[in-house]
Amino acid sequence: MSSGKRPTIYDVAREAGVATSTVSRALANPERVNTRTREHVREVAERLGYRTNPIARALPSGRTRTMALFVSDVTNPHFFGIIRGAEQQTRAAGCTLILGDTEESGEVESANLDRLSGAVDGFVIAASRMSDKEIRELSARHRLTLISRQVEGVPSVIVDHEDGTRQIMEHLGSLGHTSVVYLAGPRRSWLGARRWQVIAATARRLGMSARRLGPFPPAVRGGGAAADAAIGQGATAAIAHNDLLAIGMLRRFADRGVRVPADISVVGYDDIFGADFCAPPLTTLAGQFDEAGRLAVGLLLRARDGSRSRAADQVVLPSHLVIRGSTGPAVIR
Amino acid sequence: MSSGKRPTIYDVAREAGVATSTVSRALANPERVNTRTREHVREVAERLGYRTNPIARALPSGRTRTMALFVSDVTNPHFFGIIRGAEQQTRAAGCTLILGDTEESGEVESANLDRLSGAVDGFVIAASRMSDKEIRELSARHRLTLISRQVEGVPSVIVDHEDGTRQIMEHLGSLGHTSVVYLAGPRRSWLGARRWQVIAATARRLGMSARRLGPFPPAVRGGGAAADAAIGQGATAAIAHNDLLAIGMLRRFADRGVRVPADISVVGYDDIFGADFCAPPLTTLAGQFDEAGRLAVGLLLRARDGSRSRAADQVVLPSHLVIRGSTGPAVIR
DNA sequence: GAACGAGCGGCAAGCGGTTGCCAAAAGTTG
DNA sequence: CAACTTTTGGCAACCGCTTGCCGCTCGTTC
Repeated sequence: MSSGKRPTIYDVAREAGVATSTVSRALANPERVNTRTREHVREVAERLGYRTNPIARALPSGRTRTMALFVSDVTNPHFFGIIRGAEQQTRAAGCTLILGDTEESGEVESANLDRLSGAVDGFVIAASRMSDKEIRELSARHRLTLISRQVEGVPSVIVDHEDGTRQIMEHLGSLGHTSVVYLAGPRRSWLGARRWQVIAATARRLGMSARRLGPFPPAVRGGGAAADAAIGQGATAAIAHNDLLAIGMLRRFADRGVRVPADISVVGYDDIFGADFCAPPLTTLAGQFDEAGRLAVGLLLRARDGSRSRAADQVVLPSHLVIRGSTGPAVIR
Repeated sequence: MSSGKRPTIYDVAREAGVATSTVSRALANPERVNTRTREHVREVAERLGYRTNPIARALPSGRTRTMALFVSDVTNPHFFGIIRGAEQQTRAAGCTLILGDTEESGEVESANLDRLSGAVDGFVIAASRMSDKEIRELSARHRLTLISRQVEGVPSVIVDHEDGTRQIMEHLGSLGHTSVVYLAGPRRSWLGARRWQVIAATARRLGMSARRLGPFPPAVRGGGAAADAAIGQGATAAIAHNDLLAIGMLRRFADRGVRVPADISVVGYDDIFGADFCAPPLTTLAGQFDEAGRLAVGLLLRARDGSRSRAADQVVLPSHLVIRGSTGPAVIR
């Protein structure tokens, strides 16, 4: 009979004395079949240890009940929240999450997309490194939502970094800082570009000087060079592209005997794991990234289930500045 | 023609004037078809923007080119290395990784396994919370490898925590500690049980006293209670189930004015992100977890490609103690 | 009791590939 | 040039499940 193979719908049908269509319906479409038959079929299926084959199910419908999430670096704690949120929401919808690491590269992103297209019901791309044009094109062909990136006509969820960056600048301003540097991350970072605009504009408004340095790798190891560059500029405050970079800088400052915040203040972005217990604890811009992950998947599910109200789906989550020990009054020179 | 739908092998065949089988072979089985035909088919496929549908391809073969990795908590940095390693190895084999969070629960593990069975070619379970019996049963039915867990007859990769735990104990012993506590993690943790055995045995050998406390949630938030319990025991050294718990303890100690390591030494496991920059930096047992992830997937791939040399596949990776500021000479009372 | 309609189950055609088998074509050999 | 071998491409049968459509059964209604 079963001969070691896993039982199929045919086995169940034969055993239960009904047609395969009835089995299929009894399992997936309960109201379409008489209660008695349904229970009988289910009982037989149970007894045989039948599991519906997701692949076979997906073929006719084209729906795999699977979502893909691409992050630029799985080991960056910033993405933990996003990953966890996306995973939760996906699971809540009875679907499965596929995770992909795109290694900070737009090419890898689109290659992955290509490879998985057809195998998943939708894509969430966090911190995409692709150009607006590429994204728009892909969005026309695939179900796609973005995190930490906005492109017209493509659904997205971002944390309000513009307002947040303003908060950072005002915080620094109120501490008497007049000269800040921004330690930039990857050149293709959309967020980075937007932030710098806000920093520059706010600096002008507050009568501060602002310079951008970099790019630096958005990782702890990038912090050494970033710290040295910041000191070289004689800045009294440094805003790092993300917390990893900021933490790397803190270390370098410690090694060089530069005191934080007495000699220089440091601010990061993301409020990652560790930002609260590094030395000194890091002032950083926090956002609910798990919520972002959840919402992004939510948008995807909504899009999947018919309503294609694309354009409207540009969610902006609030951000807030968490002030810790790495920022303090400006040095008097 | 294409009418908006994505082109299938039939479209390509018609356009190229050959049979679908030829298209299939030209694309997947190059040596089976004449160079001229092959190039022609490929050119047409390219022009039409044809992508082979992974679902359809998987149906007859039963191979999805997909691996699943289950971790007990995606937000635990300990798993980053594992995730990254598994992702790399999977990708290197031209496959895709599916990530699942099992929330520290054996039931969720087997539920996920059930749901994904048939949709993936194999499973890697990190830090499984299932019983040996369950694992063995599942391993009979699915292709399965374990990380940080050994079960007879099931392929696995672990980091040598026994030797590592001995290193920890000897380190503490040489610092003059005579009374250590072990702050345990989840009750179902296999690693935890093994470690405690080694701690108890080594303590006996070295003439130290050892007590186990807990269980505590293996997260930073578990550290408060763990720290208080450790102090309540009057221990001079504390070994925490993992670095998260240890970091949580460090915080609590700081809040209570307990000096580390002057008043108490603290050791963790895993050497996670953050262990080197918390205050004080954490002494911890490090292992190459990315390598573990890579190897685990490697075993799976090998098993998939025929050779079912199961029993032999019990890999043990070396571990080493990273000594930092959280351990020091024992207090003289 | 005939006419009608709702409910239920079965038939069979896909979904988009892969692959064993076979025959035609091309190449080789004496 | 015939006989034989090797390539090469096509046919068609799956893989396991879903679903539109059809018809049978049975309960209702007049």
